[in-house]
Amino acid sequence: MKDIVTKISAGLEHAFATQGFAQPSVEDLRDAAGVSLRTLYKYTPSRSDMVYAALEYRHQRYVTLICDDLPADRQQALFQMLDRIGHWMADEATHGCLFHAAVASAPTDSRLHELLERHKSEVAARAAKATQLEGQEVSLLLIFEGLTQTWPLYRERAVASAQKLARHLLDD
Amino acid sequence: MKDIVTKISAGLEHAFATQGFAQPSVEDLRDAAGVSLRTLYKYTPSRSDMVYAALEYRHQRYVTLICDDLPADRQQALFQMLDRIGHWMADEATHGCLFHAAVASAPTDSRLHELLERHKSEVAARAAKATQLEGQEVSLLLIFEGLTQTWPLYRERAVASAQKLARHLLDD
DNA sequence: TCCTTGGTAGAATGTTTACTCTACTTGCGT
DNA sequence: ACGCAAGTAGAGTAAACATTCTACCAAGGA
Repeated sequence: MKDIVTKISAGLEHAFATQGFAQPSVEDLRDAAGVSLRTLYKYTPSRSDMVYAALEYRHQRYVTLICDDLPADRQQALFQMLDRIGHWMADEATHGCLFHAAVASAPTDSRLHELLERHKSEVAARAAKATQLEGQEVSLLLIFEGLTQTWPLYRERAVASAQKLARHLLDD
Repeated sequence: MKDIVTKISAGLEHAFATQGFAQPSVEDLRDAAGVSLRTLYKYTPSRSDMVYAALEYRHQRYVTLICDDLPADRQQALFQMLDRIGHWMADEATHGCLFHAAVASAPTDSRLHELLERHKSEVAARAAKATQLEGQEVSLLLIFEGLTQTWPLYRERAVASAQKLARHLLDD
């Protein structure tokens, strides 16, 4: 069986992704994690720690799913990242970016802000490297974020728009 | 003095914008609205209604502030909208889009989803009209959303990136 | 065999908080 | 002057919920 802390993190991630951060009670989170309340509190001693654990786990999963094993060709890499983001949204993030949701639900928590910043920066950095667009991190992230936010409204059309816009970055 | 319902809505908007949707208790909201608890509940009979009132009010304010009195020239209109969004973020939305924050804090509330959708659609439609880019609503919104989401991280650089990307839309 | 480690189940506690209720005030039309 | 419409102040209530505590179980090493 999986490492118990992994099992907990995965369960928490799933619970927060489907129910948001405000709704689920710690008892709901216990059910999602599949352990007892005592064990849950042993590894994540407060509800906020449960949030952190879920986000750490999601960060790993997101980065590998979006940025690993990309084609060598710049344009193909770029387009594939955007495609993958579309699929990620469809499969796992119908309610939008989990990091932004977490920050929105606790705007005074500075540790959450750091987590968000680390997450976005790493995605931007890896995307820039994969497309040889070092120095264009801001534009890349802007397109990623725009796609993530508009996807719930426009679905595939959002992916297509993102790709069309991203195309121009390669020409500079 | 202002209409009392306007005064309440404005106070609520300010409270939610600065403290988020989870944190402020109804007593905090009462203080922000500047009325008694009884009056507050008279006009907004539940906490969710307070959220709706705040968002309705913000929608009006946002749309007029971003989309009214734009220059006739397409490019100037486009650039100015993005500039205005930058200022809006700096002045009023340091924590990101209030509509997304509201939905994130209550992902099961369908009325909130409708509100979000109406808000974004209207912004997109008015932006398309002002820039004579009818048919490109998706791309426009994608850039707006990207800017809104990346602004907290990159400030002015996000505005510049958005303008550079938006520039390409005018050439098609 | 026994004890330690690490787990389960779920009751108890204490705080927070949305919402209601009571009692009081003030301006205004007649 | 009077009464009513619409407000304030703030105490009270009942539920929700994060966190802790008690009691129990199972496997493995000395």
